[in-house]
Amino acid sequence: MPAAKKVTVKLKTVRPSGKRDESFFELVYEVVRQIPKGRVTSYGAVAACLGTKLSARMVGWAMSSSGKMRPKVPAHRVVNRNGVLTGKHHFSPPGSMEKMLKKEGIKVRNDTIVDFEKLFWDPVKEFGI
DNA sequence: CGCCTGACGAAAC
DNA sequence: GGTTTCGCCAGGC
Repeated sequence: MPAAKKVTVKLKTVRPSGKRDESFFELVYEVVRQIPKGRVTSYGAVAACLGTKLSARMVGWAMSSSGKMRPKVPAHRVVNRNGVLTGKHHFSPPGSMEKMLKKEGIKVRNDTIVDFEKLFWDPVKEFGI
C-alpha cells in the first residue's frame, strides 16, 4: 500500500475543514503551523504525523516552498533530528532562523537547539495518530 | 520521458 | 561511536 495515499487520507481525517490537500506540502504546513511558540520539532516527527513512512526528506524539502506561503510558516521551529538548524542557510539572512528562535525563548548554540529534548513538540502525540 | 537533486533518517560498515 | 551509504517521494531540468 502506498504510504503517500495513506498520508493524504489521514490528514484529511484530522483536518476535515473541507480543504483538500493540493499537495503533500499543504499537509506539512498545517502541522508546522500548529507548533506552539517556544517549541520545536523535527522533520521526522512531522513526517511521522503524516503517516510515518513518508521520508522526512520531503517534509524539509516542502519547507523550501514555505517561504512563498502567505501565512508565516514557522519553518524556523523545525529542525533535524539532531536538533541542528540544518536549514538555516536557506533563510534570508541565514542567521534569522536562530534569531527568531532566540526571540521565542529558545536557546540556540552553535546552530543547535539547547535542551532540544525538552522543547521538542511531537505532532504525533498532539494529533494522537 | 528519464536522471538528478534535496532543509532527513536510520541502518550498515 | 563516528562516518558513510542507501532509501523515500516529488519536483525540476
